[in-house]
Amino acid sequence: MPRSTPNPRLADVARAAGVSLATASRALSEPEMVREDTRARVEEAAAMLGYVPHGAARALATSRTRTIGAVFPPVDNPIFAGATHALAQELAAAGYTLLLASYDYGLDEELAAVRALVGRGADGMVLVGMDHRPETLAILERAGVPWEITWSLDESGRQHCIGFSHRGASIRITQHLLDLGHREFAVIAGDTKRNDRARERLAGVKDALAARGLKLPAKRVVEVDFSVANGRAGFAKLLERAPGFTAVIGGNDPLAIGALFECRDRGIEVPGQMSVAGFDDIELAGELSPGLTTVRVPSAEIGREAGRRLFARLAGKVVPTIRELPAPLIVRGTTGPPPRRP
Amino acid sequence: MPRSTPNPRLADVARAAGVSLATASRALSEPEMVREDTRARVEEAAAMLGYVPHGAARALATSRTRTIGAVFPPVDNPIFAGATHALAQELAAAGYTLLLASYDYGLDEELAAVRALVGRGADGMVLVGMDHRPETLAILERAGVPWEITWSLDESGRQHCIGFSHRGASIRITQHLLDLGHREFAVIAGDTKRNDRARERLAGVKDALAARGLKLPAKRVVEVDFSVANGRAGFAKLLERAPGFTAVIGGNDPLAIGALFECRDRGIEVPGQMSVAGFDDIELAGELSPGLTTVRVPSAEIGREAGRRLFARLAGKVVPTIRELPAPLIVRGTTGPPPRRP
DNA sequence: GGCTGGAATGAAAGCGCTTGCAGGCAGGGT
DNA sequence: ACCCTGCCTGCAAGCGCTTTCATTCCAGCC
Repeated sequence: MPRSTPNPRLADVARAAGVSLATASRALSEPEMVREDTRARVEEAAAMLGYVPHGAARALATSRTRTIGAVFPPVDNPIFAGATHALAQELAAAGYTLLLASYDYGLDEELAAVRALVGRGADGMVLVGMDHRPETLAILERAGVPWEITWSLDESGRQHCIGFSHRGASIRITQHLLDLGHREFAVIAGDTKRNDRARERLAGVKDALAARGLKLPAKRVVEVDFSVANGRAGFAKLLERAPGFTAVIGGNDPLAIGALFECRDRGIEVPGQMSVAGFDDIELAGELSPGLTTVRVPSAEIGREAGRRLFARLAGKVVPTIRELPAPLIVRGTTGPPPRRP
Repeated sequence: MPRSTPNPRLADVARAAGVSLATASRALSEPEMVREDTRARVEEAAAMLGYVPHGAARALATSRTRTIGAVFPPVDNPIFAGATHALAQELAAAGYTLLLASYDYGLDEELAAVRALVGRGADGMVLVGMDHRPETLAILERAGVPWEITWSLDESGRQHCIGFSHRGASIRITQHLLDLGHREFAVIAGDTKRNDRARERLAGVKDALAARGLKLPAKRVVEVDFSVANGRAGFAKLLERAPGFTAVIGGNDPLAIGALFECRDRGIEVPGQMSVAGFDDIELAGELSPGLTTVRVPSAEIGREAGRRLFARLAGKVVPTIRELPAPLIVRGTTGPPPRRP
């Protein structure tokens, strides 16, 4: 259908208020440059006509879109939903809008998404993790778009990032199990090829064990995509392939919960016969009984803070390159001392 | 830092290819209008220079942004993550981008988000549910932006929508419990004031009971925000306020799972003493043992289909106003016949 | 009352792209 | 050979806004 009234343009507002285009523009975008009464007249006219500024025109004139792009992997899903939401809220509060893209199948898809978002004029960009095509970063660099790495930390200090040390958190959780007396470990890891967080988490376990002179045999590690079902299957496979471990660490909470369920179904007592730990602290972790020992990941804060840092940088402020957030170990009931005789 | 090379513009590409601006434009956007060899030359030049079209300029000239807006409530979160992802993927495949906003505190926030997205030039809009400020729809109408209602169905047939009948699904689940022999029901509902899906789900239970001449006493209904913790608390409250029911229906899966956990902690056997049913079929529902009886909500398909319908309408095609998707009852182990003597 | 200077306003030039229109050129019919 | 028909290509006019620069206005002062 043809619109009865085409959307009013700034020129219409100016005419209605009896001022020039330039004045109307200033009245709306730089109020302090305009005399009080004319500003009021313009605002009134705008309200009356239901004027909505034309974003593309403004973007063309200012080369700013007031838009931030974000490219998320969906794989380890629920935890990203919170970050996305927090980011969107933070942006909205500052008059910005979120351009969101997500990728399923790896870094080329991410590259394409970044290209599209830069083309759409994103003023800043939020990426997840440290694994990216060099070209992806080159595009951002060239376009002069500041970006923030989230979740992971760039230890080299070259890129702006906000997150926490996955390796460090993983070491803490392993330490906790070592302190309880465990010596035989197994890990249900995420996809370490496509996911640096999963990689670092696994590495953290190995590091902590190595520090006590212990090793994690390859047989005691399975690598699967994040899901409860895969947690179950992974645990079953470990049990079959290399039984005798007394503690299993999941690459994230759904995997750990899968392992937990598998224990329950097989009559393996937790934590009496088997300790189980996760990573992320999703809501469910605290509601199980016994509750799942895990690491609390500050996902909402990562989203919020990524937005704030980007704003600050766009405003020309200098922010510390690395922002590390706490990721505390949450000890609950699924971890305890190993059984006397395994 | 000053960019060493400013981003190339179409004029640079044209010059490099030895053609006019107009031809370069057509070579990239309407290949069939241009001779094969010139097109090749232009493409080569574009690739060489790393040309990225300037979205705002294009949008200004065409009054199309190739962007779709979506405004989601985060409340019942995990289920929306899937839909968002599917929508983003669908859009990306068609060269579109997702402008995402989410709201926490009700419809005025949604209105502001829609205003912002329309200002950013969204070509189409995805909304959730039937509850909106009249002004929200008026803005879309006026701007000529087609929108799709998702999750709910507009029975009046006035608005384009894709989803399923929450009431119908809720009736089926109640029916199933009635058929098993249950007569005393309780419901842990979502927030019916701010959420038409929660409202319809509750209404469905009442309808199904009424059809058999049964009533759902007010004491047997608690209303809470969606979460596992609230499921636990809600169930505890029901037990205290009006015990004697043999089946409890959760407004969504997390609520039902909360009830389930509470049963387990209190030593109430499921389904021996208490049947529990949910709504959504999140991954966990199928991994519990016994598995949770629930309704499978096609959330990814809703996201995908919303995108497709919008594309079709933008291309001038006519699509059926209402698209209803199946939401099958998934019977698992948490529902069974009521105990002989409650 | 004329002058000065700062504040408020207006005129107009873009921002980078698309697209209607007109011109150029090759090939076919006569 | 000449004209006409189509197909490609180029010119130039916007799309709706911001922003520089020039102009006008007004208050205050000598």
